[in-house]
Amino acid sequence: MAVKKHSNARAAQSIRSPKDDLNQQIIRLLQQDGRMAFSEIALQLDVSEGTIRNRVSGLRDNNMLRIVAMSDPVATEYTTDAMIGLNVAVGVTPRQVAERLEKNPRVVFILWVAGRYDLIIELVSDDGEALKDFLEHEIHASDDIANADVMPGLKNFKNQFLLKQGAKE
Amino acid sequence: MAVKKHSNARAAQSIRSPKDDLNQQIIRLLQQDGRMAFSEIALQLDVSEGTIRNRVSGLRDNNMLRIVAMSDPVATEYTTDAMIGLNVAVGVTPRQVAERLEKNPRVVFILWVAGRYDLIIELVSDDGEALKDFLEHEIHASDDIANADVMPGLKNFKNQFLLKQGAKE
DNA sequence: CCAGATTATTCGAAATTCGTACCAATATGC
DNA sequence: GCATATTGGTACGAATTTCGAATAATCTGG
Repeated sequence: MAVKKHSNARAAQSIRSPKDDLNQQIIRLLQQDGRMAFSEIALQLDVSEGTIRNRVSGLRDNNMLRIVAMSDPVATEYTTDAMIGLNVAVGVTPRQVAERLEKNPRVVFILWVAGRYDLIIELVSDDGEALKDFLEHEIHASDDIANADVMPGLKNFKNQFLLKQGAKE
Repeated sequence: MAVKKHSNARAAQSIRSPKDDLNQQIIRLLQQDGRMAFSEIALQLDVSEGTIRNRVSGLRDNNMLRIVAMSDPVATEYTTDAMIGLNVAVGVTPRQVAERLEKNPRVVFILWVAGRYDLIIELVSDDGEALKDFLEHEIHASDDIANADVMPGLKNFKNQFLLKQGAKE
């Protein structure tokens, strides 16, 4: 049998770093493609498939790694979205407002900025009611926001995902 | 052969909504577990495995769906970026400007809006030079933009299109 | 009603994952 | 020091899943 054994590879690797590095390398690959086959990862990192499987399931069980799908809601589910520029009230930090709005599932983007606004958020909604409700309950009902410039989206030309390093294509 | 056919189930589903709902259901499951087997999804949604495969690969090819791993330290550590509110020059349509900026890989988001601005774009930059270069070459060098409010990002609180809260088991 | 195009399904083959046993290296106890 | 748990890695057959490609069903204009 001409099956390649991994003994030499493992030795060469264990010299460099104990073992944590392997987890990082696995994660790095899964960040690019969360569905990459364990055998493919094993091939690239020169360890056995079982090891990858053990590591990944271990990481997932300990909530150190999550493999999830991210979708563009505007493209798939929701029809409209709006950008809202917010100025927080005096004595309130943008962080406080952000942490409050963060909980709302319709808010898909919150960025603390310098300039005209304090916070820029993106709101997705399936109809006009959702926007109205959001403004009513999250904006006007709270005293931590001094001003809100609502800019309803008319057309989305580009909406990429960005997550750490640049995407593949 | 005692294989169950899908005809009845599909009929029951197609009554409600044409087909978009299926994509949404697939995404919902993959948001809980990005590695869920297609056959498992097919079982739960009562369609064939091939359909799930076609839909998922289609969504991924169109950048409407991305399946990634997130390790918790990384999850909150997005690259900060800048939002820019643009007003186009007289005689120029937002569409024209959008189609020009669309080509720039650093621009990851372009939305035509109503309100204070005509276009809101999101710019990712790995360093300060990138922002300067963008302003120099894409904004000031062109005569189709009347005004640009640059709002550098200070901290990103949320930048996910995660609809459901984090799944755990 | 029919051709063309698009999408869904089916099915066998290839690939992957899973369960489990085994082995090596490191801890642990006496 | 030595035997022995314990942890983590590998190997391998079986079960499952994915893939490729052909077929069937559905949708769309004409």
